[in-house]
Amino acid sequence: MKEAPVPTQTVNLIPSGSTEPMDAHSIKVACSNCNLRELCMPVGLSAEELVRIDEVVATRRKIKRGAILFRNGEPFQSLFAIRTGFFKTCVTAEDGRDQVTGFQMAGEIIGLDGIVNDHHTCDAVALEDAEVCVMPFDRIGDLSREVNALQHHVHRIMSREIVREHGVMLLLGSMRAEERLAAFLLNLVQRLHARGFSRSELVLRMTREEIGSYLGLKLETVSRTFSKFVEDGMVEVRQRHVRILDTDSLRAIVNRQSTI
Amino acid sequence: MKEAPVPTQTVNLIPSGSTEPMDAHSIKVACSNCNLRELCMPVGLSAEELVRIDEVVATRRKIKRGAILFRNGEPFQSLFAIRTGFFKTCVTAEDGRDQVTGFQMAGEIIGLDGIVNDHHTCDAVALEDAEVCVMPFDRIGDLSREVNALQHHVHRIMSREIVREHGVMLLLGSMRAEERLAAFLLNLVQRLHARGFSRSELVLRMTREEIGSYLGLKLETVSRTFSKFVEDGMVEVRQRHVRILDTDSLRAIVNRQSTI
DNA sequence: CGCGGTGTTGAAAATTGTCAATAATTGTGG
DNA sequence: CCACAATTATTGACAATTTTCAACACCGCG
Repeated sequence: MKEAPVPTQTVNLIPSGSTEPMDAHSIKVACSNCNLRELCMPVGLSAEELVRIDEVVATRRKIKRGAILFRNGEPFQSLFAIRTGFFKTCVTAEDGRDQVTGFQMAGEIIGLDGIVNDHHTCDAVALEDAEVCVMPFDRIGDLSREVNALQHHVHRIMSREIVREHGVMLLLGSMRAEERLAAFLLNLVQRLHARGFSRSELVLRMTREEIGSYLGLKLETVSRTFSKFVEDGMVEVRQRHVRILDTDSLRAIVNRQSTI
Repeated sequence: MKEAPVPTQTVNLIPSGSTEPMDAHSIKVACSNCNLRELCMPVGLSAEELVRIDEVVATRRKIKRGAILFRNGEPFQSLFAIRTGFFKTCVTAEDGRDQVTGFQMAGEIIGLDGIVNDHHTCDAVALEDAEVCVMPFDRIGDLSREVNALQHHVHRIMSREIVREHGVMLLLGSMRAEERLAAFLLNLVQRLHARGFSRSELVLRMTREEIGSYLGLKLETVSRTFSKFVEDGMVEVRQRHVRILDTDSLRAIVNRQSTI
C-alpha cells in the first residue's frame, strides 16, 4: 500500500498566487481561477461559459471557528461553496434534541436545505476557520437557464446530497457502533484523499460528541469504539489525530465480513 | 377534535371524468387536467405555461403490487410522479443489508437519486397497484429553462427531499423505538390527510418488517411498540388498519413531553 | 382446509446508554 | 510563560433498550 506524498491537512487548497485583496474589489473572486473549480463547478465548460460562471459567486466570506454561517429559520438567499475549512450542519427538534446531519469540507456546497421554503432548516457551524464563496441562488437560477452545464450541475449536486443521505440512513438504520465508526473514518479519509491529503492519516475537526451525534451514538460509545479499534491494531488515535493502520480490516467491519 | 368527512383510503385521486384510454393516444396525459397538479407541479402558472407543462409527462405507467418501478443500477432517464398507489424506496449495501429510505404516495416524486450518476441507486417497489407519470429528465431540463416556475419547482422538490431526509436522520439518530413509531404514524396520517383522507384512520401498505427497516428497528420491536400504544389506549390496531385515538399523546411521545 | 406469509409475544442475550470518576488538552488571564 | 479553568476524552460499573431466537396465532388465498 503506497502512500501518496502528502501535504499536511491544514494546507489550504487556495489557488496559488491569489492572496486576499485588502482593497476588496481589486482581485475579483473568480471560479475560473480557482483550483477547487472541478469540485464546485461543472467540468468541460467553454471559455465563454467559464467567464459567465464567475458571475455565480458574489463574494467570499470568512467564518471563524465556532461561528455560524447560517442558522435554522434564517431567510435563504445563497448557497455556499466551501473554499477552506470544515463545517458541520445540524438540525434541531422542537424538544431541543439535535442531530449532526453532515460534515462538509473544501469544494462541497451547503445551504441546499433552504431552497424549499426560502429559509434555512439547519445550522451550519464552522469547525475550523473557514472561507466560503457566496452564491446567490437567484443568480444560479438565472445563469443555469443560459449555461446548460450549470443547470445539470445544480441538479447533480442536489441529487448527490440525496444519495449521500440515503447512505447515512443505511448507516443509522442498520449498522452497529463499530460499523458506523469504521464507515465514518473511511468516508472521511476518502474525501480527504480526494483533496490531496493522506489516505491513512487524518485530523478530526469535530469532538467525540459531534461524531456521536452524526452516527447516532453517545460520545462514550464513540470513545470506546475508538479504543477497541486501537486495541485491535486497526488505527492509532492521539486525541483528534487518527492514523489508519489497516484499511482492509475497517472495510471488512463495514461490510460485515470475517477478518480471516 | 372534529373528524373531516373522509373518503376511504383506497379511493384514488384521479381526475374525475378521465378514464384510461384503451387506444393509447386518444386521451392525452395532461397535467393541466390532473387534480394532483398542485402536489406535483408549480402553482400560479399562466395558461400558456400550463400548456407547456403538459409536455413534461411523456406517458403513464401502471405498476402492479410488488413490481419494481426502477432498480438500483438501472440507467436513469426519468423522474416519476405518483398518480395512484404507494411505493417504498430502498437502498442495498454491498453486504446485502437493505434499508427502506422512504414511503411515497400520490403526488410525490421519485427517482431523484438517479440524477447524479445517470443511474438509479435505489429500488422503487410498488406496495399496492400504482400508476405513475413518466417525466423524462431531459424534457424537464429543457422546459425548466423556459418556464421559470418549473425550474424553481424542481429545485424545491429536491430540497424538500433533502430536508425530509434530515428529519429521518434525526429520527434514526436520536429517537427511541416509541418515539420513532409515533413520529412515523403521525407523519403518515398527516400526509394522507393532506390528500383528503382521515386524520385518524389509516391503512398501512407495508409490513412490520418494512416499517422496521425504515425506522431502524427489528420487526418484533415494531410489533411490540404497536402493542404498547394499544395498551396505553393511544391507537387501535387490527392488522394493518390503524386508528389513532389520541394524537396529542403520540405527539407528546415524539416531543418527549410528559403526558400529565 | 391447509399453506405461506405476516404478526404477536416471551425469555434471554447483546448492544448501547447512563452516571460517575478521572485524565488529558486547550484556552485564558495573570 | 505558567497556572488555572473549562472543555474534551477515556474508562468502569451498572441500567435500559433493543435484538435474537423461538413458539405460536392469524389471515388471505389457492
